[in-house]
Amino acid sequence: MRIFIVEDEKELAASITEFIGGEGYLVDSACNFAAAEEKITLIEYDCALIDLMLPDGSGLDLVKLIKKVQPQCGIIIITAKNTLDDKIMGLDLGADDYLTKPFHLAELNARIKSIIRRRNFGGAKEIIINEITINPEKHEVLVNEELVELTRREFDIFLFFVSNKERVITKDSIIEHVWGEDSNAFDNFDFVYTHIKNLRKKMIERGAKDYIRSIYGIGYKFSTK
Amino acid sequence: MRIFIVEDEKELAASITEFIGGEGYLVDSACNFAAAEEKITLIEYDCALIDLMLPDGSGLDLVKLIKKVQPQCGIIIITAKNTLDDKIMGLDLGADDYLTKPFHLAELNARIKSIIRRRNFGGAKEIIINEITINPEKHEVLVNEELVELTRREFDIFLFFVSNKERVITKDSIIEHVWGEDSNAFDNFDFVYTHIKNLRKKMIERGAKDYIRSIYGIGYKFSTK
DNA sequence: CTTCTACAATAAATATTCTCATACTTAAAA
DNA sequence: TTTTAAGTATGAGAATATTTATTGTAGAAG
Repeated sequence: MRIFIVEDEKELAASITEFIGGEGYLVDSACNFAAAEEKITLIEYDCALIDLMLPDGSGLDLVKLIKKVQPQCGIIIITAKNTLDDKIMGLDLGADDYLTKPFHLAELNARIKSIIRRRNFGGAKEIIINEITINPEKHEVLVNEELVELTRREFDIFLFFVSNKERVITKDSIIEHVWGEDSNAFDNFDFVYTHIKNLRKKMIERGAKDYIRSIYGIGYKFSTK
Repeated sequence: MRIFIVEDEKELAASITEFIGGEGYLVDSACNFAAAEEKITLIEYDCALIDLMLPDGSGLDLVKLIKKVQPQCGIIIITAKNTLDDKIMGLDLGADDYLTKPFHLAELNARIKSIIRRRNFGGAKEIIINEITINPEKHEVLVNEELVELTRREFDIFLFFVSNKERVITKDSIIEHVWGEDSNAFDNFDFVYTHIKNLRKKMIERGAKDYIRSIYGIGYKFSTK
C-alpha cells in the first residue's frame, strides 16, 4: 500500500510520514505542486493526502490531476481553512474525504484505512482464496483459519501477489511496490528470492498450496489454476 | 501461590476459583482427566484439589501422577463418595487431606493454608532465604537482621516473587496479583518496572543479592540458584 | 510528605532483513 | 542429447531494525 503526501509544512509531513510508515504503508511525499505533479505521473498510489495551500499552486488542481491520471487512487484533502467552500469543491472534484488542521494522526490513519478498504476491496475486509484468508487492514494472513505470522516484507510481497492474481509480475515491479522507488538495488534480487523462499515455506508449513509460480526470466505469478 | 482445581462440576469449580482467587492465590482449573494431565506436566502448583470422580478417568491416577512429577505439590482430595476405602487409598497414594462434598469454602481455604504452610515453610511464619527474612504477617523484610523499609507495592511484589521462588512469573500475573484483576492497564508495565527497580535498589543497598532475574518477553523469576 | 504512576532516554535482547556462497533449474546452444 | 550459461532456490550468518527492559526524573495521588 502506497501513500502520497503533499504538504509544504515539512514538520507535519515528517510526522505523518513516520506515523503512517509505522502502520505498514510505503510513504512518498512532496512539498510543492511541481514535485507532486511529477510523482503522480510516475508512481501509482493507493491514497493521496493533499494540502490545499501550496506555495506554487492549488491543491485542488492536484486533486483534478490525480483523478484524471490515477482514478483508482483515494484522495484526502488536508486544509487549515475551515471554509465550507473549499471542502465542497474538493469533494466535488473527486476527493474522498477531508481533514481540517490540526488533526490527530490516529484520525488520519482511520480515514486512510477506510478509503483504501472502500476502493480496493469494495468494502470487503477480507480476501479469501481457497484455504487462504487475507486481512490487509490487520496485516494478517490465515491458512485454514490459523494465523501465519508473516513479517512485513513477506506480507507486502504476498499482498502484491494476491492483488495481481493470475497475472505475471516482474521482479522489478515487486521491488518497486514493496521497497519503493528509492530502492538502491535493481540489479540484485537475492533478497527478493530469500523473502519469497521464506514466504513460501511459512505458507506451505501451515498447509497452503504453493500458488506462487516462478516465471523463468521474468518473475512470478500467483495462480490457483 | 498457585492452586490447581480438577473438578467436572463447572459451577463448583467456578465458585471455588472465585473464592480462592479472592484469597490471593492464582488459580487454574481443569474439568477432566485429560486436561488436568496436560496442565500438570506444564505448570508447577503449590496445591491441587482433585475430584476423584472424573468423566474420563480416576482422580486417584491423577494423585499418583502429581506425586510423581510434582512431589512438592500438596494434594487435597474432593469426593462425593463417603466410603472409607477411597479416602484411605487417596491418602496412601500421597494426598495430604480430603474433603467430602458438600463442604464450606472456608473449610477448604483453611486446609489449603495448612497444607501450604506445612509444605512450603515447615509451619514457620517466617520465610528465610539466605540473608533475607520475610515476615508476611508483619509485612516486614529483613536483610542480615536489618529492616528494609519497603512500600506496600514493593512488599506485595516481593512476596509474590518469593512465594513463587524458582518459578517464572509473567508481568500479567504480577499485575493480576498485586493490583487485582480489575486493573485497567494490562498494556503498560512502566509502573511495574519502576517498582521493581526501586525494590531491587533497596534490597541491594541493604546487602542482599539481586535474586530477581528478568525473563525477556515474559516476566521475572526469583531464583537463588 | 510519602508513595505511586507517567514519561523519556538509554541499554539489552530479539526479530527482521539483507548478503553471500552454494546448489539446483531452466532454456537454449553445441 | 549433452553442454553451458543464466536464472532461481536455499541455508547460514552479518547487519539493521524493532521490541522489551532499566533507570532517572518529575508530576499526581493520597
